[in-house]
Amino acid sequence: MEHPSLSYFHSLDLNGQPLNLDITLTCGQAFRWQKHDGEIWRGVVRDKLIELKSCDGRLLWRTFPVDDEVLVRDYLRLDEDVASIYARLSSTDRYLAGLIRRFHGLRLLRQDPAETLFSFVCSTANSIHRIAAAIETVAAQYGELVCEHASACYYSFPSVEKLASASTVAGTKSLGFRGRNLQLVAQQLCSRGAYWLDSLRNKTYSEARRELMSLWGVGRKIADCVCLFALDKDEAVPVDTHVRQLVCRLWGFDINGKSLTNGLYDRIAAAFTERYGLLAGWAQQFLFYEDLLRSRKA
DNA sequence: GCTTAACCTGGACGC
DNA sequence: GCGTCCAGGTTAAGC
Repeated sequence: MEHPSLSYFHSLDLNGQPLNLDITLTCGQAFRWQKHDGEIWRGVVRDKLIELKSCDGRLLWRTFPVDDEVLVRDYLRLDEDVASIYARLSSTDRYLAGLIRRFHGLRLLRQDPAETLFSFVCSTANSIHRIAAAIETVAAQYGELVCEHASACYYSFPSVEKLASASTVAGTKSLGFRGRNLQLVAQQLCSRGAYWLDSLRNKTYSEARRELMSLWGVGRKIADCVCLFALDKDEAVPVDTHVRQLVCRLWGFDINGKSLTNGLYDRIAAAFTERYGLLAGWAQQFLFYEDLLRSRKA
């Protein structure tokens, strides 16, 4: 029997394209989603609160305070031919084909570049649940109230200007030393102009990555996360401790115990590009998610 | 170009 | 209860 409140949702036909919200929203690319009543995903995207549920090949959605179908479509990349991406990746690698069957419906998102950048600045030497908690703290303190819904207040991620000028961001206890980095990155973004970050979407992957890494506090990993999760650079391969472990396990990389130097980072990323080409980032996300589940069970 | 330490916090773990 | 380790990194110094 359909949940009574679902009658207030809009419905989109997915046209046979895969989408699994449980996996897509928890696979480590976004931090502001929570599941309610066992079936509805709720999260703040830009200046809207979004509720999502998928069933029978359709996506049920609604946004607050006003309807915004364009935002939902853009965020979930619904106009992308993901089935074709799966087919191309599956034909290159039997192991990956198995993961694509197992995690069918995992999608890359198109997130706000600034929020993605700041989120991964917070991720430095941090655990995923603490990153999510810290981001909610920052949003509640410095973001704008989006709406009140179901007895809770929801806040947007703070603007770059707000983070740059908020003198106490650097002292936010739960962020630790990351608070100072957050503010420094925000100040550098301000000095580069309002559209600098968004303009990177129109550059090549290597150009966008190089520009991001010119910011103090942004290294290879964070730059690649922004490229992959926010700038449509599907060839970007963020290399972290999970990816490093899985290339040891799957591809026999003899790097156990060695620190992740720039050279090693580039070698691992190159191995992905060699195997999966311009879809290396999609492949990375499937492999990463498997390793994430493995570490959660451990 | 590699290694190491420092940067903060808090949960997990062993004792 | 206490000490230690570690978590989706980056930077700078030393070699």
